[in-house]
Amino acid sequence: MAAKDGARDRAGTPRGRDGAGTPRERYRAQVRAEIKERAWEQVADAGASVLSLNAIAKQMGMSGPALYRYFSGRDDLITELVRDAYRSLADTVTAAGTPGPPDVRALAAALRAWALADPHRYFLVYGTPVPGYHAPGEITGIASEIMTVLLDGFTATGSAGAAGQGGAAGSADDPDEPGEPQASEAAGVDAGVGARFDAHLADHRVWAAEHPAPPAALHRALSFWTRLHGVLSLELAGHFTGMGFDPDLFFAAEVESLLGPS
Amino acid sequence: MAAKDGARDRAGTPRGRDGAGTPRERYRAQVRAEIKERAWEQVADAGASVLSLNAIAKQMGMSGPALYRYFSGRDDLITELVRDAYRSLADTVTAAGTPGPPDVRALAAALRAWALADPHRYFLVYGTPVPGYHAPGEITGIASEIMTVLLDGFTATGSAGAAGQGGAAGSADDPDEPGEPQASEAAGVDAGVGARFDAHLADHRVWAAEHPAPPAALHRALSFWTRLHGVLSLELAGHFTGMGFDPDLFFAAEVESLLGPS
DNA sequence: TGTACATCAGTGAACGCGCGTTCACTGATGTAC
DNA sequence: TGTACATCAGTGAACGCGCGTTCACTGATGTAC
Repeated sequence: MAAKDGARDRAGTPRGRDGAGTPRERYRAQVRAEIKERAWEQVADAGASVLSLNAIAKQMGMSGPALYRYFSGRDDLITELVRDAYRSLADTVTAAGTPGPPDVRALAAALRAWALADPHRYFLVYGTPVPGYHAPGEITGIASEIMTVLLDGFTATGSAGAAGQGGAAGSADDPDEPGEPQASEAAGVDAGVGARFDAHLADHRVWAAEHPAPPAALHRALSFWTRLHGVLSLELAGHFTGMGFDPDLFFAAEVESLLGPS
Repeated sequence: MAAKDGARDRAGTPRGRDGAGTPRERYRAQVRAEIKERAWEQVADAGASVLSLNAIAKQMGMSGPALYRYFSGRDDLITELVRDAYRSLADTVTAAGTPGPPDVRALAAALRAWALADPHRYFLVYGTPVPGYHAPGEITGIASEIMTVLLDGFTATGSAGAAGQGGAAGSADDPDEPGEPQASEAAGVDAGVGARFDAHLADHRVWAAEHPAPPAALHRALSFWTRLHGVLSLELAGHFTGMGFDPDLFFAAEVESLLGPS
């Protein structure tokens, strides 16, 4: 009966009588951490789609099956990595926005630094979904945590976060649109269609339903997210190579596009 | 000597005495096309990273090695798919902008339709790079073809393409930024940093060096590309699910953000 | 302090699978005279 | 029109590899008395 190796079903969280600080517990945590470290190395090399348990084990000088003491399988490990990546991004963004109110420029800079630090980690979060893998619902919570910080940033002082503190963003004359009729458009997201989208957001507020941000701030936060992701993902995927411009400056320009005509 | 099967080295383009229209040639082209069709089905299912030659062969009722008569290997097939995807996008965008001058809204709509028609095809072009695969230089040419159409769109009438034809995009009052100082910012891409980026583009014009577009138009085309990619890639990857808003409307709002305060 | 027992990390063999790719070969199709 | 030959599509066996995962087991570590 007991010969059936009762410990088999115990990957991940231990439930034995090992407390939090026993040597075994500490050892377990240590090995688990090293597995994840090696996994991150693989992800950094080629992305999560080619992650291999056996390769990790070999790298650690262990046999493949040993990993099943720590993770119940490949999907479990990937889930952990995805969760950690989200967590890391949420923490980074939160730290950049603390103490509040968050400065939108600082949030953007933090996001970019986080993305450049490990492109494949960024793609693990925002890239092409890993084939055959589906993230559990828990991730959603962390994702909305991130959006909340952005929302705070755009709700803070007026709608442009710490606009004006960066200074010198204003220019009285627009060299690109000399003959265009003047209109008090802000940040380019609230023309006719923009205003319609604001109204739409107000009507369909299932997202950030409890947040005090006005619809226009939701709109701006969304644009922040998608515009910066647009620049970052194309840059990290190498689509700017050979074009000769400085991605950092372009990124900064896109950030500025979100700050209203301060 | 001739027993060494001299046809072995002949995958892809035939160089024998088969002309363009011989039955064998037609048959070859037909099988090649079917292989690619099955390949596209696999890509549509799970992306290019799990593309399998053997699976394609089995699906066609052939043995695996038979495919080597048509493609020299897996990479060769993927290269073909990537090239075709670029070609298809370039054609789609070109068609949407013809006869010129291209309407930016039409270009955007065409891009979105193309992306939604086959999300994995879109990711094959603009998504996370396939691990271990590197695109040949030929692709670059098609990519710049696409950018040229965008540039034409933003160079045409003023800088906003067929702005005004969509009508009713203007609103004299901005409901979101009531207390903001009025400034003649255009499209949110040419504040202080924006103007600096324009100057930077003028200085480092290795990209589109021969195109008559002014730097501001280059800037707008770049923003068009990255902003729309930002929305599309996040939408297609499922990051909008649960947020409750209409991606199409948001997309339209982002498009409008590029059209200047018309 | 010592002994009996339970727990648990890790091993090695094995299963079944699928992959890309090579090779020598068969049989059908086309070509030359 | 018929015969000899070349071309070429496709097969089946095989190579070598790596994968995730299971299973029964060993040996060390910790716990209870």
